[in-house]
Amino acid sequence: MKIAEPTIERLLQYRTLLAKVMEEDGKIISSQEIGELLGIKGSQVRKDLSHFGEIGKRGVGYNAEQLYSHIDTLLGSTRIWKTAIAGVGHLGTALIGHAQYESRKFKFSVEALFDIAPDKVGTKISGIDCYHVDDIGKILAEKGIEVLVIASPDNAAQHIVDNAVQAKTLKGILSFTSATIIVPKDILVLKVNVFAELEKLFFYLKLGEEKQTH
Amino acid sequence: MKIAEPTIERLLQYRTLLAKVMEEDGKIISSQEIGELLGIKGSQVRKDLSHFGEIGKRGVGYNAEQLYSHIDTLLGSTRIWKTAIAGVGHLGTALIGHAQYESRKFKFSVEALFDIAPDKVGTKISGIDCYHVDDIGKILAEKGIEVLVIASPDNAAQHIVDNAVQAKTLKGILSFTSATIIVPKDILVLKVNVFAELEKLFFYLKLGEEKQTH
DNA sequence: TTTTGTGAAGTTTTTCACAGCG
DNA sequence: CGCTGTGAAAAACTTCACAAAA
Repeated sequence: MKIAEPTIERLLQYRTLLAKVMEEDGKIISSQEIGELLGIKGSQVRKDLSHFGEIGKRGVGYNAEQLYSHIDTLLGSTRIWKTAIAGVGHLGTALIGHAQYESRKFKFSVEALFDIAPDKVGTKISGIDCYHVDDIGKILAEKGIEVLVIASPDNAAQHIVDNAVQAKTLKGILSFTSATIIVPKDILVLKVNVFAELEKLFFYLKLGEEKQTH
Repeated sequence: MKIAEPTIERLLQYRTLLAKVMEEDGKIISSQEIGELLGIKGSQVRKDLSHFGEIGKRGVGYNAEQLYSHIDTLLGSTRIWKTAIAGVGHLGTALIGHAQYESRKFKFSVEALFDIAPDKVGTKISGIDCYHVDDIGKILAEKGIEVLVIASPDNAAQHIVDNAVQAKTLKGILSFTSATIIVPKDILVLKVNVFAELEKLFFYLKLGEEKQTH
């Protein structure tokens, strides 16, 4: 079953929403309601969910728990992914905190931290060992870590990556830097650029203002 | 001039890339090179840039500075956007730090912080006044703040928003929570869900593994 | 010769609209 | 009657391929 990328993105949104719906509200939800809460058309929601077969009840809607579990079976990890975080500044620390909270639900573990600050290297932070960035290739390999989250300054990113890819266990990178990083082509890289989102918001606000003045 | 959303997204990437190219490398760059560095086809890059008219030199490429300035004129803010951050945990603090660094380049200022912790409310953090979340409507209005960044726990998000929208100055929200927030329809909301990106990475890695075993 | 700029073709994604089921 | 599931139509987006400029 081949599922388009925009659909994947929305399924992740549906799952997050359903987790809340299950706690707070009833058991049944319609495509229309899901759509309204997320700013998506009902028809789009139904098309996305049609991948799971005839899972809704006509005239009624979808059973939230059943729907959640279908999405989770498709998207969810079947095993624990071992991850590491490079860069233990505020962002890195925020990630550790969230990760420890979220990791029960979503299956991943933070196995190692990396930094260059002497007061961090060699200590445990939130119970996780912090190593020097220069040892990243060795440690990732030793621990069999497959995913690296980069929360370092931009100008350190390529250096970190070059060392990290020495570990043949590494398969994916999530980067919070705005650096363009170069990796062997068998490694998957996703980027989150916080300030690009803020810029996008400003741009759309500006557009909106210009429209109003005409 | 109407520009499609995927194009906007890529233009932001080009701008980030060009800022680096201008520092480090030469003055001239081709659509092919831009594409390779960002994982985009050259023809796509050229189509995106064609919005600016005939700005490149055939047989040569684009002048990096000129190109940067064209993109920045289109996307960049024409004035300083006043912003506030709700939630001064690690994530909020990371944002303040970046914001103070980035705000010189991109035109915005952080005018106020909001939290509920007694040891934060009433103090200055990195030189910015921190107020109680319950006063957010009043303070945003007083200071004429137009953009709110939410870095609070999920379950506080709707409460914050409900108060914040009392300020008629508020135009846009950037949320780092995974909460589905409900706002008046004249307020623009963008969301960044860090863990959704991580999940997406895991999903694609899983897909890749399944493909290999067949 | 190299690389742009761009119509036209191709592909992907969204929306429509309605039959069909509970 | 209300809401799903889904082909078919429409819209949006990307890629091709090549003439034209430097």
